[in-house]
Amino acid sequence: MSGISESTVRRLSHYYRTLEEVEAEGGRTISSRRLAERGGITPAQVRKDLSAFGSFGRRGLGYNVGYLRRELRAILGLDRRWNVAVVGAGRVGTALYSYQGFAQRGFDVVAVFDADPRRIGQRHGTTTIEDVARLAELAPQRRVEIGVVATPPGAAQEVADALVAAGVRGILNFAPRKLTVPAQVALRTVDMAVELESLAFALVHERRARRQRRRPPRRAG
Amino acid sequence: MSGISESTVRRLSHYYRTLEEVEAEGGRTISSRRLAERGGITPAQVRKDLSAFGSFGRRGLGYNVGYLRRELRAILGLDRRWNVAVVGAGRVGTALYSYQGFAQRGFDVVAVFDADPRRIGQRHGTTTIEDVARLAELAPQRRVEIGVVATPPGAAQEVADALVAAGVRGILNFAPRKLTVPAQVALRTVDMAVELESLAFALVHERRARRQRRRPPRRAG
DNA sequence: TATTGTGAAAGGGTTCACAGCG
DNA sequence: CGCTGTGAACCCTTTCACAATA
Repeated sequence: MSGISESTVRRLSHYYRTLEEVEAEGGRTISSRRLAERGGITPAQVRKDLSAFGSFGRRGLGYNVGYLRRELRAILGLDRRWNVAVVGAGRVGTALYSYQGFAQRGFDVVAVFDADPRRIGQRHGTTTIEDVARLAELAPQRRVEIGVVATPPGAAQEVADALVAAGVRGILNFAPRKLTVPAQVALRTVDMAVELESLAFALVHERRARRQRRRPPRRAG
Repeated sequence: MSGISESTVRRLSHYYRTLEEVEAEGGRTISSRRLAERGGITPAQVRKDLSAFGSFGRRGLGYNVGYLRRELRAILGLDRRWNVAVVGAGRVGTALYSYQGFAQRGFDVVAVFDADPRRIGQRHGTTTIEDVARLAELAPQRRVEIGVVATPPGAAQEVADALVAAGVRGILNFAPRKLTVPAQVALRTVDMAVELESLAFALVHERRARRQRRRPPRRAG
């Protein structure tokens, strides 16, 4: 089951969110068209994405909102909880581990590490900042599966290596530096500088800046 | 000049960073191979990306580090400064506008807005948090060209609309919500939930999780 | 000999268009 | 008649492979 592209998965995540909203509003069924509407995607794309995992809809009717949401929840691996360690308790790290949506989505921050002695020992809510030197010991102990790298760029690779050594299977990197990890470790990168620079590029080279927007779905004719 | 793909631009941004590092280390020339090494890209990809903008290298020798860096700097629109407004002075907003790399890269945060009366008027460094109600007035006055949305999801679209109305040409969205903006406004989204969920997906469907890793470049044979 | 620049080939993702079904 | 599921067509991006050149 993994001829699934990165972009398909990201879209699933959006469909999931839309379904949560529609369900909260009391909607019972939804068509691929409506599911596509919010977010500049074509109905065909929605159907293709979903069909990679099964047949969840009913021809002529659309998809049952609650059912599809639960299916996506399972597909995305959100029907369980994940133990997360955040490394780096600077501004980004702090924003991250105090972010409510984290826990809400099933991601529990079970450890926060930093190298700065002034930060080590500080309590923030229920979490105490630990010395990063104890990562190798604490991460396996607390069954950490996902590591978030929120350190300065110079320390990022070293921290990633330590996380991998500690048995972490996925890394979310916020440091502005490309990381190298073994093939079996999943890696996602959020790079502010890249985002900002690609924005600057778009503004400088403005001609038809139609990023992230799509032409409206055309009906067959 | 815009048959340039989003992914090409993001890679340019990485090349630029690599060149900065290599230049700092005193390197004079660099081959597409070395430029590719850091970051799981093929040499051919590097050459194709660059060749979309001109011929910057010398056959047999490679690229002059300083020259190529300056060219990329101009291509990426980093040879000038950009006025940025951050909307939302919560944890994410605060992490953003106090982020040094921002200014270092040519992005000046000239305004920070929030809707919470307890935050309005607070000074953080050189910036005073303004009432978001004054966005329409202050953003054009301060020549804001890029807006950063760091609000709760419920307010994000409304804020984006206000930014667009105030003449902003690019938006960087951190709210977990797809935004709709006119085609001529560039939009980039950083969605933590999507990143985390795509990571969870990868771990659940582990088989061959070779995201962001590339097979090593093979020599012609 | 080393390495770029680039057409051509390959690969992958998106859209089309329609059969199948409610 | 409406809408899904999907093979085929299309299009865009990446990789190959080699002529050009230092």
